[in-house]
Amino acid sequence: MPRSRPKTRIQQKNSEAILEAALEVFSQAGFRGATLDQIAERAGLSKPNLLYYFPSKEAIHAELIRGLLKVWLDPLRELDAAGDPMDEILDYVRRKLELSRDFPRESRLFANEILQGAPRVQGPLHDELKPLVDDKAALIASWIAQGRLAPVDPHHLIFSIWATTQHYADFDVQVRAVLGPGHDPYAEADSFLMTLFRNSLTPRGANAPRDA
Amino acid sequence: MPRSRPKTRIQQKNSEAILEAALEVFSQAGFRGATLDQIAERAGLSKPNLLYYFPSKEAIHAELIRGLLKVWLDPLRELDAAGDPMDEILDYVRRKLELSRDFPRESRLFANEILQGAPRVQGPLHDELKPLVDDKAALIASWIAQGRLAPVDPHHLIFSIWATTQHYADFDVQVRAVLGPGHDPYAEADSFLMTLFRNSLTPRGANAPRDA
DNA sequence: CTTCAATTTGACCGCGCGGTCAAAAAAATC
DNA sequence: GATTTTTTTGACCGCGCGGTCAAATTGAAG
Repeated sequence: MPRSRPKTRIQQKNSEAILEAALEVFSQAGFRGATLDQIAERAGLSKPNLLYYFPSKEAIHAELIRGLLKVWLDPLRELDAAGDPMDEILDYVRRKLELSRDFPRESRLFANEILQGAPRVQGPLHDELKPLVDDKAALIASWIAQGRLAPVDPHHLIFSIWATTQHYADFDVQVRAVLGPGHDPYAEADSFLMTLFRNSLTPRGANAPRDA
Repeated sequence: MPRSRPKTRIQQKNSEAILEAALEVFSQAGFRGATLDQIAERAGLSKPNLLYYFPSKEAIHAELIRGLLKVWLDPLRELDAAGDPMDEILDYVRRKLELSRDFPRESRLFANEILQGAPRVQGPLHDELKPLVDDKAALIASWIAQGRLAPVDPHHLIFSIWATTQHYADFDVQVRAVLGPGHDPYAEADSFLMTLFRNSLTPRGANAPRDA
């Protein structure tokens, strides 16, 4: 059995190859749809050899999810109370969109998991995600109270940012089918989403900013 | 073998029970994750009996998809060139949100299919969806050209409507985990999305409407 | 070169899968 | 009530699945 943490070069290399292959397969087929043979073949290993590095299919998936959650939540963590509200939010949108562009498989892995009722991430959803979102929603609410953003429900604002940005990774096939060839979905999305959120978050009328 | 179209009462009843059960199972587990035994049990039939009504797992899935596409695209078809642009768009958002609320399983079935590369709906995507979206995008573009809507990319506006509304069905587990108990996600979403899209589509400045 | 641990493999297992089939049971028809 | 057609069922099949294991191969250390 390999040590609990990769030690040798070969362990490092093969573990990485397995996780990379598993990400590809899991994200495209879902947990049940993925097979160890597919993952093993993609990783360039035999199935028993793969199971020499990970004790089970579940374990591979769990490892992927663990790694994913950190990366996925980081942009939200960076939302800074000291920054300009509009810049902070738009930067967040942009970072999330870049995440969808650069890590679409991770996005689909997560989507697959949630779609199927999140049987393996219920814990983190309550223990990690909810507190973080509540915290940042409170921050946004305070910005709104100060009249620095238009009044909108902070939780649903965050949902809408997740939805619109992840859409380009999760529904990539549909987006490209509808747009047809000759488009750069992510570049267009960046421009569109900046406008969408800026327009809807700019304070107006009674709630106008004090310095304008 | 049953006739091509349900004839007797019992055929009608069992076919419906199968499709209802299959929707439940497919939408929660995806195509590969679903099993005929699960569907049969939910439908209250034995597996061979189920296969007396449908020739294969594929056929059941195909039937569901066929029924789904019509319902799913209807709201977009209703976008009316003669109506008020803002009302038309906001009504569309509302209808899509109601669809997510009332038919979340259909939404997840579709999401599952797209996530996995749309192996069984590539045709309709190009032949039905794209032309319809292009048509309605042109309509929106004409409204923008008339200064009756703020200038945004119509295709991506439609994407953002799909993304934000379907999010509440597809990511239901996550939404409820983050909001916690005591919330009505769809009621809150309706209010939020009306504000979001109204704010971002209201023409301002140079593009202001002529009659205001 | 030897030794010993780390790695890889082929053969195998039990199970659940999608699907078949012949025969029994129920309905419908006369 | 006999006959015919529709519906239901239990037994079964081949296959691919996740996973095991003993043995072979390779690599590192002396």
